[in-house]
Amino acid sequence: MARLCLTEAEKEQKKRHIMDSSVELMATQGYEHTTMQQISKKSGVAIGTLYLYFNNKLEIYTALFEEALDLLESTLNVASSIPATDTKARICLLLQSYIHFYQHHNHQYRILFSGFFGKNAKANENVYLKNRIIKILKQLEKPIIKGVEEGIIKPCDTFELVISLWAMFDGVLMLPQKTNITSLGDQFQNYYTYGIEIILNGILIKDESKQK
Amino acid sequence: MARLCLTEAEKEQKKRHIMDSSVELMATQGYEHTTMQQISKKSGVAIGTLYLYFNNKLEIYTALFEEALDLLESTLNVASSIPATDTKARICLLLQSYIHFYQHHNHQYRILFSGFFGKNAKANENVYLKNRIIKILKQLEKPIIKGVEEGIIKPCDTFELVISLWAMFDGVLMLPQKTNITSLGDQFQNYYTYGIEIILNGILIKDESKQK
Amino acid sequence: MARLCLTEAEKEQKKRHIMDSSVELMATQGYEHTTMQQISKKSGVAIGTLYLYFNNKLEIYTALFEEALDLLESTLNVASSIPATDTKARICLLLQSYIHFYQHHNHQYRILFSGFFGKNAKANENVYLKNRIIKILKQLEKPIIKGVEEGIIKPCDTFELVISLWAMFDGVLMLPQKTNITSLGDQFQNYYTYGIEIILNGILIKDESKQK
Amino acid sequence: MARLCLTEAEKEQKKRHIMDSSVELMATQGYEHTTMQQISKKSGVAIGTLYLYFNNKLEIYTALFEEALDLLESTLNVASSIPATDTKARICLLLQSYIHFYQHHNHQYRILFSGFFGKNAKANENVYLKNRIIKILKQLEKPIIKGVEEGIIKPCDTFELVISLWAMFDGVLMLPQKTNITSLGDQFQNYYTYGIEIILNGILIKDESKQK
DNA sequence: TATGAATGAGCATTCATTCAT
DNA sequence: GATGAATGAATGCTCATTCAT
Repeated sequence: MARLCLTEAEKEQKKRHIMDSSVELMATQGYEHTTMQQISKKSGVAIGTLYLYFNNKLEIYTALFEEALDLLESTLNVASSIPATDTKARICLLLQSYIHFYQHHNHQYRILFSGFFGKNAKANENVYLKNRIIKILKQLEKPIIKGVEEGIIKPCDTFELVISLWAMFDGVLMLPQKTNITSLGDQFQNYYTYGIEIILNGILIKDESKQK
Repeated sequence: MARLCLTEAEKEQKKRHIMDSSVELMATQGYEHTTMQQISKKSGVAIGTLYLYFNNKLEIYTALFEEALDLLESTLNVASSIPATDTKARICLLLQSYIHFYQHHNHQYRILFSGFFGKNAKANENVYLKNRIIKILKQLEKPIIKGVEEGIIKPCDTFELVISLWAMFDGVLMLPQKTNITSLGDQFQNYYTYGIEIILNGILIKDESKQK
Repeated sequence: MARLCLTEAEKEQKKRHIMDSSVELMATQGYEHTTMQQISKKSGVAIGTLYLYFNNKLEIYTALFEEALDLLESTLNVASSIPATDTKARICLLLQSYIHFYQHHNHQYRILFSGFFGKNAKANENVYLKNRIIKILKQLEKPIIKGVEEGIIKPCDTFELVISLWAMFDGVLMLPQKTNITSLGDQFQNYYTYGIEIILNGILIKDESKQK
Repeated sequence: MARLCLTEAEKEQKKRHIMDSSVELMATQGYEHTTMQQISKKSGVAIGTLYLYFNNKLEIYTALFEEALDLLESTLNVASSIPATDTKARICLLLQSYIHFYQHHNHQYRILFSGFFGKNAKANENVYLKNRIIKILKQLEKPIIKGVEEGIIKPCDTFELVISLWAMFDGVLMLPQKTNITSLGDQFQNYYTYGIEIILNGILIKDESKQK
């Protein structure tokens, strides 16, 4: 199967193949419970070969984390570029695109989420990743700032507010993992809806006479 | 030192001792990274003896989870028994008592939270635990129902709402674990405050003229 | 096979058992080529158990090295305590006792020797071991110093001389390892004899008229 | 870049290139700790190509050993061809040329030395190499034989004597590897000097009246 | 009952060698 | 001839669990 010389593109493709095989394992089982054996078996790539493309297990995870970050960023960028009538709609759009990311790239979402916890979470120590996350949060902050300026959001530390909102939303999105416990069925859609509604309701000033 | 037969009370006392030694380890290091050797060392109880009181490592965790649930339940019960002037104050009280539980029994809080995720989370499969959680959620639901009746909360599936609120709040409370990442300092108090405010704001109908 | 509680003596005995099983493997195959599997198999002790008595493979080797050092030291001490008529006889006695150590504790000799070379040779970084070796060399230096005082050995830096002699002797003693290569039979005795003779001859001033 | 057929000379040149790249790695890190990857990287020759010129890792080492042997041989030959006034000077010259080899071809010296020990030491099983070493030793034996005939060296088995001398000298020369342990500085020159002196002193009959 | 020594399957990682191109 | 990607057996080490005392 060995080729004379792999181009950068082929190399990237192979890396992606390994990552594609790993993402589900890592997302569903977690970093700790995913073994190199499993990745080898699932990808059909020998263990030794895995180490040709990644220096160690953590590096696979980190690559997965970064890729997930890429995906999230571009998803939010798309949402940002959509013309929206007003600030409220803009915020709503961003929340919905976060849900979209969660729904259509659930493995990536869980990789990101799990990257914040646990001992494996090198994300915590990686300045580059940290800055990228902050950059994303800063982007989410923009419509909030605008909302404050427009007087539809109560003045506050907008960055802290964004972090709170992000945290609250993640809390809702992780409900399915949390709630085999509850008697919830599969209609999680309801919960996201509540989430959006409560958050919008919670941050927007309702007395419209006070608005400009 | 071995007694031929321990009374039920003595047995329970020993179990509790083991649990007291385990809770910090499990809460801070996580289930996976806590070893039976560590528990043995910290508790001063021989490894073999641990297996006399718990069939395996997971059972220690489960017991910890249950104990944490007890504590949470009684904390919320205390909050429920306090006389409150109105429904809003009642809800506020409950949220604050959840924060109190988080702050004063942080190990137990983290045990509960981590119990929902990962492979260790047998909580997910344990019907008894499931029912207890539902029971707690049902208790939290009461003031919400009352709020809907009083017209200060928009009509909705109140149980689903409670779950959403619970999820959002946990999201905020787990921020310190999440956010070496962010540039947050230690003033997490701010975030809880945001949480309470947004949630209350988000679920309560604000236009008071519409209320009865 | 597990005992209620192992006394310090039993523990030491077990350690010794593991070491006894390891010494031949390490002495003949070298540190690198001796595997924990082999030690486990030869000693009849499970791999996990090995790690109960030694933190890692290197620690087994270090213990072996130290034990060999003990043995060498006591061997030389015995030689030192034997009454000898004169300095020449004293030096001769020490050389012979070194040969005795080599012959009757060959594994230990080779452990010591190999400890000076290779990457494994933590001996090089261990100050304690370093000092013990220097102590031994200092003891060997004494009769040399006396010989210089008596005028039968040419004045020189006696410590440097001792090191040279030690090095030369080791060179001869390692001949059997070196010389499958040569057509030597098993009569290495000859070589030691040459060694002693050349060294004594080489350091002693022969013209007896020059002596006092 | 691939040619259909390389001349023998080109082949030899490539082999030499690989060997030149390997010698430092093997001499300083040892056979075991030198990897084919390292050799490939240092030489700029692909791993697969290495196996075109050498059947396996050991064969590279063996070639290095042989080359070192060539070098030693020619070094000693040069020394032998220098006109010397007497036998003592001749022996002295040979010892000094061995030191010269050690100093100016230290990698090769260490390759030779290490070839006698460890599992890598196929030198031990290779009859051809064995015979070459014996040939070198026989050459060194000549002045010794002459010395015996002249009565300046005590009659003995001269070949055994040569082996002993060789062993003793190697012992001294390997001191730098041995002696981070001792408090030696960098003045190893001293030790070689001791070595030559002791050996010459040790084998030569000093009472000149007995000589003719 | 209580102990803790013993176990060994399982893990991440390395590296000499092969072989399709 | 030349390449270097692919391989997988082997390594040192961990840790939940068992069991003789």
